[in-house]
Amino acid sequence: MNPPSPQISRMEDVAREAGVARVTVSRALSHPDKVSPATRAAVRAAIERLGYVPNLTAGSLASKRSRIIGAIVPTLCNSWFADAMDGLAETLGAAGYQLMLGQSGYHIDQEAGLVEAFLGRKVDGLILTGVVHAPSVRERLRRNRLPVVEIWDMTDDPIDTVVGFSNLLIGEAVAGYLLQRGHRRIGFIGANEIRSGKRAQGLRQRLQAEGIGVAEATPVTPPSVIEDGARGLAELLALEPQLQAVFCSNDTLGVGALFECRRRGLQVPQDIAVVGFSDLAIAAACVPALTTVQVNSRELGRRAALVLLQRLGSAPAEEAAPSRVIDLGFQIIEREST
Amino acid sequence: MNPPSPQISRMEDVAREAGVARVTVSRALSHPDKVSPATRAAVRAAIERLGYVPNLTAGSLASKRSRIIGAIVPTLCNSWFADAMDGLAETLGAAGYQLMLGQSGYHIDQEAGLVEAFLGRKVDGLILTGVVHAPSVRERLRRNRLPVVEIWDMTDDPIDTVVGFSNLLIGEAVAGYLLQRGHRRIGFIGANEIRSGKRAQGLRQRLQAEGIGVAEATPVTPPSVIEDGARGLAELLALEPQLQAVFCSNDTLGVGALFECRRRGLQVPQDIAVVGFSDLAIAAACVPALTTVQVNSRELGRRAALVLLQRLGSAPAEEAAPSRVIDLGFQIIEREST
DNA sequence: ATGAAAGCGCTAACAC
DNA sequence: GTGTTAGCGCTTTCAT
Repeated sequence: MNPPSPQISRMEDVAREAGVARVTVSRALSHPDKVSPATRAAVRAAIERLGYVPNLTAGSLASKRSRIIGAIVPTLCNSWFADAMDGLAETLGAAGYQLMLGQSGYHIDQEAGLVEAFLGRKVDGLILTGVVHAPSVRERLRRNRLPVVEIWDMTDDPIDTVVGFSNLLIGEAVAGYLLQRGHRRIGFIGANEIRSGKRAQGLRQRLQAEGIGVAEATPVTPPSVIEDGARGLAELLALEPQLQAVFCSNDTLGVGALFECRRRGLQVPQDIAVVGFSDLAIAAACVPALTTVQVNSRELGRRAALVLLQRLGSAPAEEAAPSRVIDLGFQIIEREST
Repeated sequence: MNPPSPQISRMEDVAREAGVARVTVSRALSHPDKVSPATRAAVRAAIERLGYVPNLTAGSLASKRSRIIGAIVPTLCNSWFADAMDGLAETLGAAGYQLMLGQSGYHIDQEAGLVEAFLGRKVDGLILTGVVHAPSVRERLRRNRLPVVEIWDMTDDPIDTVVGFSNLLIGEAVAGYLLQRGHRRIGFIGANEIRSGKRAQGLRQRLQAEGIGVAEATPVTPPSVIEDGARGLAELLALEPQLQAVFCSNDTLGVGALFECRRRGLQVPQDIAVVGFSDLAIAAACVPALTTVQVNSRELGRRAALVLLQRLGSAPAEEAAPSRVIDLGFQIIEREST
């Protein structure tokens, strides 16, 4: 791990320097109250003098607790996942845990590989994005009884715990919103990815109940860029020239759709209404400002961390009893694009 | 045959199952070519049968290589850092390394704490944001001879290696750009943070050379939000009603400044020119589109990873000889706001 | 309150 | 090629 270094001191050295046994140093560090103030001071001084840094790898091996939490997100370039990791890392860090981060690239088997790697690293807990995973992953994690929090979607049957919101309900809610505003010819621009698919499904279900079909653009390969949204809208207009409203599976696509409208001289929202998802800063900043579905990513990360800490017995006292399913909900933010 | 073992199997168990010694299993895993195809197969089969997952903690302790890289950024909610981490994690992951992530919250001593924690975790290498660190950090890392890459700024004297761009030169370049377009009354809206300060300094230096001063808004506390930019512009206009141009230390502030202009009926760029920094998606999407300074965050992360892998001897062959200072440069992207 | 003994699960020499 | 012998640096019991 460390390249040939001058002299890294071990606990043994601290013990000698302080005139105590190794265990005493260990205790002074991990259970300070189980050591007399005098020895504690002596040990602290020795540590200071030697610039001793405890080897947590050795500690983890012996104690079987790593104080590492693994988290797997599809990608960090989507700022909603980045925000969630921000909240997660902050809360975990405050509790003395470290965050090990992996990116699945939206691939379930890349996720499975990371899970295996993290299990090998002996993480104390795991955060997984979504509720759909490789079967081996579900099974192994359940057998292990490892604290796991699935985020960013909803299910009745989590591996262990889920903290998120229902993508299906979001789709339905947007459908309801658009129906209520009198739209009938509705399109969807989404990504080739599970949770986007669920939002599409929600939209479809609700509209079907009214006997309305949905025009769907070819799903884009994530991460989405603005141009994808523009292309999507063009595709939809070719399919359905009378299009009255579009639900875009994320704000980036939404902004792209707005661009394409402008390019074609279509008035938003008069000619066509646009709804996004996730409420990025860009949604409020673009013109016309984008109506969207807001979810609080940082808070989601924070809550996920708290649930994990609770399961690990290091939770801040404030938090209540553990619940296996925590639905943080969502909110439609109405702006100029509808 | 055997029901899922409640016990986690160790290398010993695999060895027994395969009828070989522990080392052989170890070798089959880490140096497959040093083991006969037959035993290799036997070992693989045993591993499969037992669902064995190697304990990398134990491995790290014994081998003194953790295959973990620590990275510290101020925060992940700024998508430029998130993008860099994305590139970093992707490249490291492909080489079999795991990323341990910490957030300094822009505080040098929080960074120092994380560095210590990471050293205790025996990371094989470290990524640090910026070139200004606690003295203890510089000294300790240098003594350790730990592979370190500083990113997101430039220096002649890195702890070990630096991969980034010069924030100072960016400030100067923006000043030059604005001067060349005939602006003389120039303002700056920045954050209360080192690298933003360097961009301000660059701007100031270059303008001073022409005998021009800079109107500076009160630095905002990061992470910046759009409203900060609006407030900043208001403050500048109070200071200097004749303001002709503003350099905003990041695109979020820039968009905020654009908002405030619109609110006041100021024409951009006719009445006032606005330049941002970092080229977020929002810069291209807002109206008028924001002229900005582009840096490629993902690529920066990727390069940092490659440098680290090189120092660790696991670099993809393609990459050339190590250089301690890698300047990736920047580019002014001209849009409608100037 | 402190210490002695016994590992945690793995890898690195060095033999054979 | 494969096995034997020693640890890696720390945290547990369990005594004292």
